[in-house]
Amino acid sequence: MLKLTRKLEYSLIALSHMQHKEENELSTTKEIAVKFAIPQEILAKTLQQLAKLEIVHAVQGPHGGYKVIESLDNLSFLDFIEKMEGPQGLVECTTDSDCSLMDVCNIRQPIKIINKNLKTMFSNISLSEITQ
Amino acid sequence: MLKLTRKLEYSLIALSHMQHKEENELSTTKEIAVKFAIPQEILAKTLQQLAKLEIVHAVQGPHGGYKVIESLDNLSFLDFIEKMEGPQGLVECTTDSDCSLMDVCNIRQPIKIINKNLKTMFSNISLSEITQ
DNA sequence: CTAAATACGACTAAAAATATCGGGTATATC
DNA sequence: GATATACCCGATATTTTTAGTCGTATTTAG
Repeated sequence: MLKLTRKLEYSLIALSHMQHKEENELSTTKEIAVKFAIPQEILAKTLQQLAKLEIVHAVQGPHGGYKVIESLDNLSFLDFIEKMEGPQGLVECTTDSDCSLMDVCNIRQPIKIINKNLKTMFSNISLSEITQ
Repeated sequence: MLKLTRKLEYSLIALSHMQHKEENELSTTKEIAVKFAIPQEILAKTLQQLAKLEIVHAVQGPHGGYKVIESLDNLSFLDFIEKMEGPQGLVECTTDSDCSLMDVCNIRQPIKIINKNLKTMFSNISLSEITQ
């Protein structure tokens, strides 16, 4: 119910790895996949997504690879998760707002509050706190 | 990544419904299923599990049904979730503690802390806050 | 005895997450 | 400019989890 997806896990591991390198030093997919025993193809896709989201910068060609593009201080864990996986919420109606039970549902308000607190908590964590 | 399962959703809806009845008044599976448009068979199973966990009391036979067994003030949302769905954690190693990456993983500590805060938050919510 | 209700295990279906495949594009180096 | 390395990306396959169904048994009021 509250487990990180592999994609998020792999992303965080990769980001942490890159964060610990010298400025401008690149990391390849293979290098990271081997070091952390992650299926290479999946990690490749994950890194491509991170590149598309401009969280990492990609350099193509031989001696290419990835590096973190910006300080991760300014990206919250919540934003990161939602960029990677789309809008998050404890229940359908917190993201979609179209549920047939809308008018008869008896737990909507309390769940909404918990959901808000949860998101607040995640938005107060910076990615760099995790990848540092 | 942090969505409630249907089972939890149905449970909360049912508990809330029962909580609003007179002391000792029973609710049947059918009654609740119809009112909230929940598949009856599934709700039945869910209520049976709640009965087994002694969160509700079941009365068999005609005019039977369920009622909340104890004050839900003393049951935390975390305990409720873990009773229903087993141990929860953001990552494998928070519940299982056997991950092959154990010694090479670079995000274990920070994730562990977030996990702890999350669980603390959920343990500070009483079920009755949701079902009231 | 019958009907209404819970109890429960086995099975199926649907959805989501995870992983794989096959072909593309950019570029450093020889 | 040929080649090898590394990123790019859509489609598909596999696995796991979640959701839902079915059939049968048990309890008990009337």
